[in-house]
Amino acid sequence: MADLRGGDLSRLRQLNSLTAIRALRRAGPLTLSALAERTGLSRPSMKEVTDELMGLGWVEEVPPSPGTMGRPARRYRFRADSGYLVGVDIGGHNIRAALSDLDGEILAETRQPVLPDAPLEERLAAIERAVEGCLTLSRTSVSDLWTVAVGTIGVIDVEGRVIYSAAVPAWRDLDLAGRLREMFPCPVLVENDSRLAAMAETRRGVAQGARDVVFLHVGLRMGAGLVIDGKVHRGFGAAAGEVAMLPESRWFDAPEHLNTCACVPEGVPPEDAAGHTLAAARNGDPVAIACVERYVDDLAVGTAAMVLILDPQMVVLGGGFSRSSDVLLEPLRRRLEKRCMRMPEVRASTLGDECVVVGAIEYAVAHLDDQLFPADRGPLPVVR
Amino acid sequence: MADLRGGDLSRLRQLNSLTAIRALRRAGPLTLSALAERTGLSRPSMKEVTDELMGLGWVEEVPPSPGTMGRPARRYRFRADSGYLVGVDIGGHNIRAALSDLDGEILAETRQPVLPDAPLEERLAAIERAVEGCLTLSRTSVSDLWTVAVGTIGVIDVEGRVIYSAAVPAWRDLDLAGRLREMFPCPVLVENDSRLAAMAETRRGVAQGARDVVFLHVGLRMGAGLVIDGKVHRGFGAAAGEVAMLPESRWFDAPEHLNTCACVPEGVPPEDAAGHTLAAARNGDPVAIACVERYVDDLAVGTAAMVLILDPQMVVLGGGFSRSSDVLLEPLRRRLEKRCMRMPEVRASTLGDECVVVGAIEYAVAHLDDQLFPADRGPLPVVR
DNA sequence: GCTACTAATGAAGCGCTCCTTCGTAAGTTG
DNA sequence: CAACTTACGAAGGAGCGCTTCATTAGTAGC
Repeated sequence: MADLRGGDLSRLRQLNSLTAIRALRRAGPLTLSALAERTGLSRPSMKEVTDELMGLGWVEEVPPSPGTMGRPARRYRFRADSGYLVGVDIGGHNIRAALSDLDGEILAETRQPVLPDAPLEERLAAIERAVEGCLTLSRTSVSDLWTVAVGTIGVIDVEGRVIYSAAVPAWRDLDLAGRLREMFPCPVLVENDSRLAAMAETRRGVAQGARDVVFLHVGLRMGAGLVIDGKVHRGFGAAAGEVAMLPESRWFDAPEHLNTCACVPEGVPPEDAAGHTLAAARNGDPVAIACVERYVDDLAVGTAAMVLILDPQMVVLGGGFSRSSDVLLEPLRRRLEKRCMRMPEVRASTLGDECVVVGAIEYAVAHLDDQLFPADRGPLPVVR
Repeated sequence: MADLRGGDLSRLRQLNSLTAIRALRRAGPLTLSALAERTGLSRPSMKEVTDELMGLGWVEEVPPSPGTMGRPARRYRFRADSGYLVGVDIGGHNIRAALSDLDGEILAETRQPVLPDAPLEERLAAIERAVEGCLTLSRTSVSDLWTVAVGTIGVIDVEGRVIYSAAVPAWRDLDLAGRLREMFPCPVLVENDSRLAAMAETRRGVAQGARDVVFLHVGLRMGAGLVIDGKVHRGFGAAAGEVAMLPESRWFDAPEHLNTCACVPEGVPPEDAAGHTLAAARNGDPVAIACVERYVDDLAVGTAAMVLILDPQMVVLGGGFSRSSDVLLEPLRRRLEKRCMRMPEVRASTLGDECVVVGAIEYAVAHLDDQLFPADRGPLPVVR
């Protein structure tokens, strides 16, 4: 409510600087005239803005594009390489990390296997190894990192503490953000993995442009991430999307139909059983198909609840099982059509296993944007 | 995404004008110095802004407040009476209307009883009578209306057409907004009544300041209105909050427990039966109490679904039955505590029967604000 | 290799908006 | 009626964006 501040001339310049940065980030290198046209400013004013931004280190000149009529125009680009962002996916069996520039362009990726019941310190060490792998691959150092964003299973509170995590026992009651902040000399963001995956799909995946999206994170554990009005919805206590806690949603035990299917041969490790059932269903095994149908029966109840409550534009099926979306998508659609008032689009994730890491990167980018763009006050800082 | 427009000096003035209007609307008559202090502008600049706003008719001078030290300062106020807003609640048995000034200050209210199965034209005529009553009471004319906002049961699409309405048969497939636009020479907004009630409670009622709120509209029909991140959530097809459509939510038939309770004497009209049961429960009738318990059992399921999905700060119990919140609130809390991950505040509506009308007025005010404040371009129009 | 054409550059001058400063005006207090 | 307090109004200055125009650095055609 303190948006009662009037503006100064310098505020105007600030706004225009940010608009210029935004235009450059969106459209790559641009000439002064192109920038001026896009922003609606005059060329001379635009020049002053870019000069200032160059001085601050946000923008740099690139060689003019040859072969044009007339005098070649100077071109400017946003210096996406003034800093780097890291996204981490802390899963049960794997820790993935990715390093990107300030535009979210991914430059390096690594993966570290880890046992689900590994003790806390080992897990944290694996995170550090994964990130260091990215730094080495992209020949950067930890001091170049602007933000580290982390996604993990479980309920994370606003301060980045783990409130609840059924899957990873060592995680419980951990001040994850605090531990990671000791590890990295930059802001650390911690968020629920389903929410990050939802973000990834709306920014880079199948749900681009949609403002209201329900993301189903289906795998050995069930989760949901909500995008409402273009923003990831956390809820007041950062516990939004915990549909599985409601018995009537039938989500909690839904994966059991796939895990305990009679079609799974003995000796298959429990974490691979569901994959087996889904594969068998794809090949036409009637026993497996029946199990999948029962699974989707359950999945559809909780999903229908979210659709009826939120009326999203799209439902995205993601997570480990989404590799089998060919088997799951149609049955899910059929059930939702019966239950929902207005049928949303139902689509499979296009990002697959990467979705949480990509979402973490996008989360870091969004965090950067938030810092830059509403920029309620304060001039742009100098970079380097 | 067209927020790439840079700003001119005139844009700055525009912003400052809007800031001044906003400050005046929020804090009533202010002197130049007070305005300048609030907005952070200098006094001379503020003077120019107010002069301009007075010229346009948005602001007027009021007599200085006497008895102060020094030279008395001029005072200015927002001319909330340059136009009027009307809110209408089209219920099954009653049509309520209220007229307010541009600040949402209610100046007149009327009520028109109407039969639930009244034909369409009769209903529309009752709406017109209700609004005309307000105009007469406040001695204004229909040409002074800036906006008419209407709340009604049923699913309303984005264009103001009624998609579905179980309670009012005549309503079905009606282009309600279109019919009302023929009636009033100003913008007409149509919205679902539960959503308007939710808006009323977050702006003027018990949920003031909360950003994520679930409003339960409990009465002969069940409905829900969601406020997410401070804004009313409509959903992609304007069908958000239709929890009752999900059988597992147990909402659809929930009121039957109250309607068919054995404690209701014969001869009571069906629409009063539930009120009877609630009253009997308050007086300790064990049969009635058992019925209420069963009712709340059902109510809690759908409510828990919304709480687990959205993790709101507060759940507000409103609608017809909220008069009996003393009987309903504690049982509801007990059940939610068992089911929810993080328990939200659970409170009773403070606006009662007025909530939809007040919400409609607030909706019209918000619409006005939207037109004024983001004001992406275009100067302020002249008023009168 | 020269001329014509094209499009960007850079400098100059203007107008608007906000700022600070100061003398003046209009009340209250004793 | 004088002293005090507070607001008013005018003047001068700085910052920002705009338009205009001569200049510059390329390509295209002969």
